[in-house]
Parts: sequence; C-alpha cells; structure tokens
Amino acid sequence: MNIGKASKLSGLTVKATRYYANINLVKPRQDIQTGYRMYTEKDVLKLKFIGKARCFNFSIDECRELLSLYENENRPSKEVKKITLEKISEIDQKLNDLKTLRKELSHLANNCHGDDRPNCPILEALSKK
Amino acid sequence: MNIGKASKLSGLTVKATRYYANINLVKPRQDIQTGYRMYTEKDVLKLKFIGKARCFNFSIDECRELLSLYENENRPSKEVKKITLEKISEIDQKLNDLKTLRKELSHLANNCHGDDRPNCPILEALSKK
DNA sequence: TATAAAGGTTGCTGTTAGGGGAAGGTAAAG
DNA sequence: CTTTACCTTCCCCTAACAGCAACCTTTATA
Repeated sequence: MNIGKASKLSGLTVKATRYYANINLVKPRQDIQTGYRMYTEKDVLKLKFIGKARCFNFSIDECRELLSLYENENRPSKEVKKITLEKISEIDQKLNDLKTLRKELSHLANNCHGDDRPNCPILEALSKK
Repeated sequence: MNIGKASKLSGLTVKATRYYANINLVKPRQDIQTGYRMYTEKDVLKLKFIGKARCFNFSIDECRELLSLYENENRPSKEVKKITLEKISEIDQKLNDLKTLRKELSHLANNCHGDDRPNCPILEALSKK
C-alpha cells in the first residue's frame, strides 16, 4: 500500500510517516517506476508501535531502541523496563520542577491585587536583586 | 559596559544577551567605532528581569509583555496578574498530562518482570491494536 | 614595542519532530 | 481526456539559544 493508506491505518500523518522513512525508522520499499513508498502490513504495525510510544513521551531515539527490542525475539525484558523506568524518573523530575514553579507563581499571584493600580508584587519579585 | 560584563552581572550567558539584543528585547546602544554593544545599568536590570521571568517559564514573548508592563509606571496590576494566572493554568495542564502519563507508564513497568526473558507487557501494550 | 590572549562582531549551522507549501510526476475517476 | 487526488523532492519555519568560524579590538605580558 502507499503512504496515504499506511499513515491512515497507523493513525499518523503523512508528514510524520515520511519523516520516519527519511530517518530510517520505518523504511518501506520504494517502487522503482513511480518512486512511491510501498508499505507492508508489518510496516504499519511498526508505525502504530511508534505512534503509541510517542504518545508515551518516548523520543524518536528511544522509539528506535524500543522498536529494535520489539523486533528482537530474544530481547531481555529488563532492557525495555530500564528504558521505561528512566522515562518515569524523567517525568518525575519534570513534575517536581513544575510543582515548585506553580507554587512560586501562585504565591506571587495571590499577593497581587489584580486591579487598576500599578503596584504589583509579581513585577517586584521579577525585578528583585 | 560591554556585553561580557553586562551578561555576568545579569547572570545570563553572552549568547543569550546578544540574542535578546538581536530580537529587540533589550537593545543596548552600539559603539560606532568598535561596533561593541554598550550596556547601561538600566539594561542590566532589564536583563536580570528577563532572566527571572525565564526561570518562571515565561516565554520570550511573555517576557516582552512583562517587561513593557514593568517599564510602564501606569500599568494596571491586573494585566500582570492575568499573564501569571494563564501561565499557572498552562502549568496545571502540563502537570495533569504528566501525571496521567506517569500512571500509565508505571503501571506497565510494574507488570514487567525485567529479567532476561523476552516476554514483556510494555512492548505488548505498545503494539496492541 | 611586539605579540599573544581575551573578548568583541557577524553569520552560519544544529537542536526536536515534524508542519506548510511549492513545483512537478502519477494514478484513479468522471 | 481532463480533472482531481495523491505521490515525490526540496526548502523554509518553529523556541531559544549553543557552538563554531573568520575576523576585529582591547588588554596584558615578555
């Protein structure tokens, strides 16, 4: 099937699908006559796999790793788990940062009247020291 | 003072400081003879202000807005508060997304043995349907 | 004083993961 | 036969700078 159908079946955009082909992530065979990319059912499964992994915030490089593990029948599951745990701690780090930020910002916002007067503790905080 | 001192005083990198000059965020006067950017104390204050705002996750465009409010003696504080509250709800959105993601990923990781066997519920989840 | 080191300038490329659009070839439908 | 839909490659755009090259100016040292 051509790229339009493959991307539709996998739920990706044509652009993304073509991009994955260009970076050798899912490389379909290319018709010599037309130059069209020709995808197999197996390719579509890989595309779907990547789509899911991207939803889970895995980077393209991580997708590449996961995909090669996915295709390797003898993979040790601990490798997959390792990548996943790293992703989780990465998320934890972001969560902590955002929570701290939120706390500071809402503290500032709470102390600001939010009226027509120019006095503003938010700006004061931003300009302090 | 030249850019090296100004960026040191403001805690920014020279690159960032020059970037802010290029996008007309903090534009110092430029020495006609040498071409060097010459910063005033006031410029340094602005740079510091931006550095703080960037730490609070405000985008460059938001910094531009905040800076113009900061410089406007007649600003209504509600405008500053509005921007801040929007940033907070943006953070809340991210927090929710990340929490959901974390939950799903840790659920997957918990069900994976993480040993030398190839069976892996994480990969199964990524390849499902 | 000659020179080397430090610091300044512009300009280009690279980063992430594609999106948007142009120019042009191919296939399917009316 | 023509229109329409789909495909191709190629190039520019994103955010907020970092890194490097080539070249100029100021400062420190031998």
